Amino acid sequence: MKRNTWQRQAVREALDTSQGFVSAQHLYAGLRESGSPIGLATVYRALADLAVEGEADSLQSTEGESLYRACSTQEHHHHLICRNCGTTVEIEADAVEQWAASTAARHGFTEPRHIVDIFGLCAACSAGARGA
Amino acid sequence: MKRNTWQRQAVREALDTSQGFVSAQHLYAGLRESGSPIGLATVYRALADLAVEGEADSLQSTEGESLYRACSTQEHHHHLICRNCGTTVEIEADAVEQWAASTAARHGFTEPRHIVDIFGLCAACSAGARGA
DNA sequence: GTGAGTTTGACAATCATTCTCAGGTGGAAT
DNA sequence: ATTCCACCTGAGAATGATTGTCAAACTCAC
Repeated sequence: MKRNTWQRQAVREALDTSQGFVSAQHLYAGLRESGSPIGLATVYRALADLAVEGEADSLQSTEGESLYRACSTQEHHHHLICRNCGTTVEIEADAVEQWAASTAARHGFTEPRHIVDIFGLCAACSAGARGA
Repeated sequence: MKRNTWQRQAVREALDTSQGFVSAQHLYAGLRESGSPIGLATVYRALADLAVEGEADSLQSTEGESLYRACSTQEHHHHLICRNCGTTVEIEADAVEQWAASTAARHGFTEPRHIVDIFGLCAACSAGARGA
């Protein structure tokens, strides 16, 4: 059975506390800074578990890191991510779901899954970029 | 200026010859097998160049590898990929482009870019899976 | 409280990718 | 055709994220 350790709790809370997607390394660094003696391997394991259980979403950064995020809903959804500050908005996209399903079917593909994410500059960062 | 070496040509041809997305490692292995003395670092450099110049598309596999593919069009498009055999179909998605742009705008995001790919089982692999 | 099985953590191992740098080479000028 | 040199290549080292190992610590059911 799955045990409930303070390490897992710590990872869960750290994820909840961060506003956008974070890397395992970053999360680990943050936990260590706040005094936790948690191990790196444990953070990786906890994140992988959370992702499997549906408590966290994950995506691949362009630099080859895996990024994680605690999402408010476990339902299928997508993300709108600020590539400057990391702020993330959860978005629904029924239209896209249907488009994906029908496109796959039209080409004879079955069991379609899809990756759909939008990266941009959030309102605040857009303003900042204009000023800077 | 950009030089025209046989190594670059070899990478380009290897890319053209493969039907789906391939990893740099896989491409390198194939080239070596066919007798080419090309170096690994060179393959990485060539692929990175091709991607920048728009001659190749790239995406991140879930295992943290970068995958590359020579596409028939340099226009913006997306992919429908068989997760069993790697066969890839290029697809257009004006509807999705517009959805992405308007969704980003609605949340105050600017300069939207997006990642949209569909993974499934192609007709052949679907049939195979049923049989197996 | 006890025992059995899970989880943890320090560190080694792995894997893709990038860096380094000495030697090779394309191609413009001659 | 020859020369020249900035760019390219290749072998191996270096990097950085992630995973594996295994003994010790811990959780939970009883």
